[in-house]
Amino acid sequence: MNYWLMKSEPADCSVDDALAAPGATVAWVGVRNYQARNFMGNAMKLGDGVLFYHSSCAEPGIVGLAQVASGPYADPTQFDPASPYFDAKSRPQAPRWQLVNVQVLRKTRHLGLPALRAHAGLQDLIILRKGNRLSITPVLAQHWRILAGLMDGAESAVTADQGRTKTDAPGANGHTSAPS
DNA sequence: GCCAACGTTGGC
DNA sequence: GCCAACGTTGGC
Repeated sequence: MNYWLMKSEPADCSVDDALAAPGATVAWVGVRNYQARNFMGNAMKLGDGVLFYHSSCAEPGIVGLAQVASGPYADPTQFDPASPYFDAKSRPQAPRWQLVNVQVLRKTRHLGLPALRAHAGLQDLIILRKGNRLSITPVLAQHWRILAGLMDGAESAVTADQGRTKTDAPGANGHTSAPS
């Protein structure tokens, strides 16, 4: 069993959006980086642990606990000319981009970058490295253990309450939570 | 909006 | 296969 951190822009797909999806499961569309693709296509296994991370927003950080919920398959958006992720050079016979489904298990206490940096045991977390841009990164078991402990901090109840007031209508789709 | 860091492209 | 130019990411 391996562990991963997966970035999503909340304006695009927030953890609440994912929770509102059927089975709390979303296809991780739009990855157009070969290293990240290879993680999904080769390394991920069903049931692997995933940290759901909000990026490019006011408060970047880990916001949820998730898991890999499918094997790899072709990202359908690469063949859709209307999609921002369309790739004209990809052929259906030889898809260039693969993805997996990700199922959110629960929201967690928000773990922002300052909180993560403050923990000595997390110094080598890839996401904390300067200039890191990779949207999917492996997480060491030792880091996962620390993070799991932090997630269950005293503020988790507060986070859960916020989630409840905010997301009440399942299937309510177009609610874009204030983009940055 | 700035800027550092990194990936990709394309000329040679 | 090198490398400069360019584009993108993403925190601040």
